[in-house]
Amino acid sequence: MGEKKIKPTQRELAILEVLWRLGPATVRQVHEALLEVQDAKKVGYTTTLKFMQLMHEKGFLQREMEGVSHVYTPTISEEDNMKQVLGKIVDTTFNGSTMKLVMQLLGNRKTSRKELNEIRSFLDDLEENSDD
Amino acid sequence: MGEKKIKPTQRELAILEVLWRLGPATVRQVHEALLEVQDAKKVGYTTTLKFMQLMHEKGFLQREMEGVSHVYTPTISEEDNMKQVLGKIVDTTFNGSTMKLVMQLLGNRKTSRKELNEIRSFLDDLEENSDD
DNA sequence: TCTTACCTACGATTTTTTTCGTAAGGTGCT
DNA sequence: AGCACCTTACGAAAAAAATCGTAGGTAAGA
Repeated sequence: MGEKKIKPTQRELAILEVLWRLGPATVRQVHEALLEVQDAKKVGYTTTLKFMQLMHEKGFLQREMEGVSHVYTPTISEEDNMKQVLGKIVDTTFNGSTMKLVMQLLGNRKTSRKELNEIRSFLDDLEENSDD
Repeated sequence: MGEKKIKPTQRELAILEVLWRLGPATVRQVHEALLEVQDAKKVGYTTTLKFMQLMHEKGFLQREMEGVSHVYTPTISEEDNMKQVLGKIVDTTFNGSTMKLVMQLLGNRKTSRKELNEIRSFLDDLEENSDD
């Protein structure tokens, strides 16, 4: 319910992704992690720093002093973000039907028998809690 | 296979989405459609025009004269785009596991018995063609 | 023909995003 | 103290994205 409408830019999202993956981290740690990322343009340390400061001002990140440096934590949960992104896909390309997206995903790749069975038992679990 | 690496900007994507939905269309049609879109900033006609011209130059759109105006068609398929987007989500937030994403989607909402059954029979179909 | 209403083209500007250089300060080592 | 190395802060600029005004052309109706 209390899902704020937030639209991080490309780079901001990249930083959020690192933090979601690492957990609370310093600018230095985030910056190093970004350098690892394949296919991403490498930027200077102060660029990452500035971004994180900006994101803090915008309220995307929370921070606290730890010794000489700040440790940052996202205020947006990865899950909320994911829901938002998936929701948009479902709406714009699957006409609001989550099922269609699920089927697209399943159909789109070779799925092993083992995986298929996992899903089946998952479905069984769901059924138990289904109320209509 | 021949999936080009393409990164449309936000507005470009919005235009592509309209074209995917409407099929080949004129600037006027796209622009009107854009105005309908909830929650989107309204822009002038020439802005949309300029964008579509730019996208044509970049090779995102193909066009042909039809009477006095151009009719544009995307050169990128909606499906390729979707695969790219979903692929990124799977990689960055589900550690490469499509199944985890599927389960997230299924678990995330009330799914009716009817839908669950649809998926079951879909899984059965898949199983017939499964080769391992 | 004049006017209205379209259309495309395109230069120029505004706004947003991204990048970085430099300053100021702390810590620890020689 | 002097030096190397780290940290944050912040102004400013470069780059990218988005917006728009204006010009020039065509077609239809008064």
